[in-house]
This record gives sequence, C-alpha cells and structure tokens, in this order.
Amino acid sequence: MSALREKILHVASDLFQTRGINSTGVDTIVAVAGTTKMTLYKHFKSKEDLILEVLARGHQDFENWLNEKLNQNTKQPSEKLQKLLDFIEEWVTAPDFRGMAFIKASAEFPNEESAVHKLSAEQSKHFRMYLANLAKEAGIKEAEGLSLQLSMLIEGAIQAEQMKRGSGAIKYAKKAAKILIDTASKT
Amino acid sequence: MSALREKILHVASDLFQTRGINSTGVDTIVAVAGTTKMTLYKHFKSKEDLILEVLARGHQDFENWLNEKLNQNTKQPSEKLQKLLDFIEEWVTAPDFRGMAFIKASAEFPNEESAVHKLSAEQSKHFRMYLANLAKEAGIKEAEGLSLQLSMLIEGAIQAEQMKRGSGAIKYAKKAAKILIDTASKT
DNA sequence: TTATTAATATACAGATGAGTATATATTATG
DNA sequence: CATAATATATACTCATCTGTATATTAATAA
Repeated sequence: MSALREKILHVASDLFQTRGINSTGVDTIVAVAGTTKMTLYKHFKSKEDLILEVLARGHQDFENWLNEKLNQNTKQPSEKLQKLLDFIEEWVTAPDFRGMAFIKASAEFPNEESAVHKLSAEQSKHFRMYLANLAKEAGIKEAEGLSLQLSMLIEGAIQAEQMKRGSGAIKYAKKAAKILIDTASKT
Repeated sequence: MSALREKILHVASDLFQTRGINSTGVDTIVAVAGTTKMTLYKHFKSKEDLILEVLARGHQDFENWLNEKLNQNTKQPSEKLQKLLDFIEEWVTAPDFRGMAFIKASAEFPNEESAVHKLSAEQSKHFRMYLANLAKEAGIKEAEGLSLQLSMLIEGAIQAEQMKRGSGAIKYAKKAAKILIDTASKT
C-alpha cells in the first residue's frame, strides 16, 4: 500500500472531475501529486488503467457513503427509500461535489467498446440495481421500474447541479421522487 | 454560404458525438470533410469557435424538430405536454441518436468559466424554459417546478439511453412523466 | 491578356500528449 | 559493511495537438 499510489489516485480523481479526463495529462497529475511519471507508471500500467481505478474507487466510495447514511439514519426498508433523496441532496449540495464520475466518463468515452465506457455503464447499472434492491426490500412490486425512474431522476438532478451549482433542481427532484414512490407503493 | 463550411460543421458534429470533443482533432475533421486546416481556419477562428457553432446548430435543430413534431401532432396546449415524451422517445430511439450535445459538452468542459460550458448551461436552461412554457400554456400552476422535474427525467433518460442503447429506460420515463404531469395538473 | 484577389495545398512551428531507457538514490537483507 | 532490490529522478522518443507562414492554384476584373 504505497502512500504515493494513493496520492496519485486522489489527485487524478480531483483533476479528472475539475478539468475533465482527456484534458488532464499525466504530467499534470504527477506534478500536482509531487512525484514523477516513472513512479506513476510503476503503479499503473497506463493512463487508462489509472482512469479505471479512479472510477472504481469513486463509485465504491459513493456507495459506501450512501450505505452508511442509510444504515445510520433509517431502520425500516421503506424508510430507506423515502430518505434516499435527502442523502442525494446532501451529496450534491456538498461544497466539494463535482458531479457523478461515471456520467462524465461515459461522455468523454462515447465508444461503447472502450474499457472506460464499459466500466461506466456497469457502474450505472450497478447503481440502478442498488436502488432496485431498496425498492424490493420496501415491498414495492414494480421495483425494477421504480428504480429506473429514480435513477433517471437522480442522474438528471446530478446533471442539473453540475451544470449550474445551486440550481435548486434537487428540491423538485425530491418532490418528484416522493410522488413516484407513493404511486409505486399503491400498486 | 460556403458548402465546405457546412460540410465541416456536419462532420465535426458527427465526430464530436461519436468520439468526443477533446478526442477529435482538427486534423481528423478536415480529413473526413475532405479539406484542409487552412480552409477550416478561414471559416472558424479557432477550434473552440467551431465547437460553439456545432453546439448552437445542434440545439437549434433539436428544438426545431421538437417544435414541428408538437405542432403537427397536437392541437391543444395540454396535449403537447402529454405527448412530449412520445417525441422524446422517438428522438432517443432513432438509429442515429448519439446523446444530447450540451450534456456531453458540459462533461468535457467542466470549468464554469469555459465558453463551451457556459453555452451548454445556457442551452440546458433554455430547454427547461421551453418545457416551462409548455406547462404554462397547459394551465399548470407550478409550471417551473414541473418543467424542472421533466427536464431532469428527460436528461436522465437520455443519459441512460446513450450509456446503453435499448436500455428501455424511456418506457418508464414516460410513465413517470405522466404521473408527474397529472399530479401537477391537480393543484 | 494581365493584374488582383481569393481559396487551397504543403509544410512547418511550438506545445503537449503518453510512455520508456538509463542513472541515481534509498531501502532491505546477507 | 556489502550486496541486492526497489523507488525515484532526469532526459529522452515519437506521436499528435492547435494554429500559421508560405507557396500555389483558381477565379475575377481591367
């Protein structure tokens, strides 16, 4: 567990989010991380490799964070679903929020054959399945449909917020989520 | 109105969508368009300039298309809102659909000071206002709120569809839109 | 036909991109 | 202390990036 390796991952993640992936050169990454290219390529076999690990870490961090929030603040499964958007709000309004990594990555790597695109799509699917699970546990019949709706709403809200900070979109996303959850609960 | 200028715009738009903006060099654009860099720079003062015009054209084309669809297929304002998602579906399931240009552009140019990002944000806002107008004309009181919800849903659906073609997300986006419109209509 | 102007092609400049060969410093092990 | 292995630094290759200077062709005007 090299400390420098972690530093590179952290710096790369930050730069990718604030400047874009393709616009961030490895020279910039190592300069900010206070190391050299040789060290970077000792730890990662290519820039693509680094991108993939940054994405994987980011997604895991997000899911861990959300999981903890849900477990600490709710008891019953149905409560999780209802409070979900509160935590999404907390996440997107945090000062250091810079968008959802896999959404941006898929935009920068549109080619479906690209490894980065594939991982992004997988993470998107994984998030949807996470939501579907919450819905299932809450006893929703059409859990898959609701999870799709919620994921679209959430990704749209993230989009809106990263496009313009403080857009207020999340406020209406919460209302919409409540309506959709209520509707799905009644069937 | 140079034919070559139009050709360059068309080719650039295509390449930006399929390979990404930053990953597409001007050399590639002129090669595909069958011309040279000198000609490109006679018509556009920089690559950024070309990007901005491609974005502007794309957005206008989309809005013109949607407008025509709505005007040709609906009569009453409330009908427009109800059929909106049908046309969005038609748009995202078209074989040559490659995503919403301004969404991708804002991901590739995350810096809020960037001209490309600014234009993307403006187009996003413009689309939302277009939806708000539809809602207002349909007699919805909270037109702004509904338009935000619909735009998030639509952008989320576009995201889902460009992430994975044939995802089926749009089907549930339509159901969600109907629920949200109905709810907003009742207040 | 000749002079002038506009458009195109070739070739280049200078910066930056990813990735590596070689050399030095550091650390662990005998 | 000496030796082997690992991590870091310097310096480089080669490709590609945006943008331009110059040369050549095509078209227009006198």
